[in-house]
Amino acid sequence: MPAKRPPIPLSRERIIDAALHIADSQGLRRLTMRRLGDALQVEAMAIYHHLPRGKDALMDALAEHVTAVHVEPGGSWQESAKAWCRASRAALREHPGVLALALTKPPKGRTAIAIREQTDQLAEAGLGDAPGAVRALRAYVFGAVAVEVQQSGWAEAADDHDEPWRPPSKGGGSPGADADFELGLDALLVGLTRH
Amino acid sequence: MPAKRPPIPLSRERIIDAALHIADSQGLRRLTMRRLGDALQVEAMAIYHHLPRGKDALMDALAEHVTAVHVEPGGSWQESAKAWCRASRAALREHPGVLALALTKPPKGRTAIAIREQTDQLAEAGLGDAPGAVRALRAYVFGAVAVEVQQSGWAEAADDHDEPWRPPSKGGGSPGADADFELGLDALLVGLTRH
DNA sequence: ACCTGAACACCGTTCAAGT
DNA sequence: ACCTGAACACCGTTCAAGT
Repeated sequence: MPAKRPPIPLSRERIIDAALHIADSQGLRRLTMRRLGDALQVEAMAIYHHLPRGKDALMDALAEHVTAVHVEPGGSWQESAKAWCRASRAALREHPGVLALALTKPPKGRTAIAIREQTDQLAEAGLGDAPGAVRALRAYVFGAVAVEVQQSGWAEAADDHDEPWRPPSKGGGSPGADADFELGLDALLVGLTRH
Repeated sequence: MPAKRPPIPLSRERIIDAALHIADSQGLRRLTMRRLGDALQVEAMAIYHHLPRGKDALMDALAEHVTAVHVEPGGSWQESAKAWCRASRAALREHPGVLALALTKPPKGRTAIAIREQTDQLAEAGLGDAPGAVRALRAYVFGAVAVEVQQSGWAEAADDHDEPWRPPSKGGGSPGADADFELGLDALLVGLTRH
């Protein structure tokens, strides 16, 4: 008698992790309640007990997971902005499968909180139009990651459901893309300085 | 005997137009082969005759429609770049329902051609790293439109399938967003000038 | 409280058949 | 050549039922 039914109990966190894995390796279109159930060794219907709004709630949770980013407060507003942008880029790049959701769903829940928090940090560090700056920073990160992921060939790799997709480089950034990102970020911060 | 069966024959163009209308007014998730057939007064299966690869081909075509952008050559590279960015932004904003596809699908077909064409225009106008510049311009437009559409509340409006969503302003731009876009674009062009 | 099984309405796609 | 009808495998979600 080696195996009882659920070796570990289902939880919202385990569901989201499994969903991220499916979305990243096979694409959003193949993320299915039934497939997700299989991955969790559970019938699909069990998921509804932990995510009452079903697939919509799952999509919201996935977007939130890559989009609710926090950094330690302190330092100049430039340092705070840079840290937040780098962390946001890393979170988005880590899960290309849900990038479409992250760029498209309006901020809610923990994401909206994180945005307000970052806005407050920049304002307290002395920046004038903090809400406008955060919009500009989010736009910069979104655009940069979108073209990076397009260029990485993730979409094609996820379609051939052969071996799973590997990110372009180990530490989490091809050196050219990293340099471009930092250069553009510096330029953007200069632009924000003179309103 | 007022009505014969297909008042006008089906065509790839009519299919794509109807699909854009559904995606923009009800969201991508409700764009269905059967619903698309209904909108075209045709059985869903008739669509496969014009789009042999089915729904995948339809998605590719929708992304291409908002993403294959051309502008007249001529003028300085700054003028060419600005015109291309403005036209790209307008095309993306016009169809928020397929923005997720546009930001996420790697460029193919007419989109890839348009990108090469714009790269050549910038190079011929004397810009040094034209491919890098086009990447930066595409990233800028993608990010700007993503936050604009998020802010516009399109996603929520498309979910309540009540009255269809209306773009924020008539001419195609809320004045604040237009000004922000132009400001950021100017700053980016300055950044591209000094490599 | 947590999970299952059966059921329902809907989906993409195929294929043979109609015109 | 262009469209339909029936069929198949799959999907999201509900609900009563099990434990």
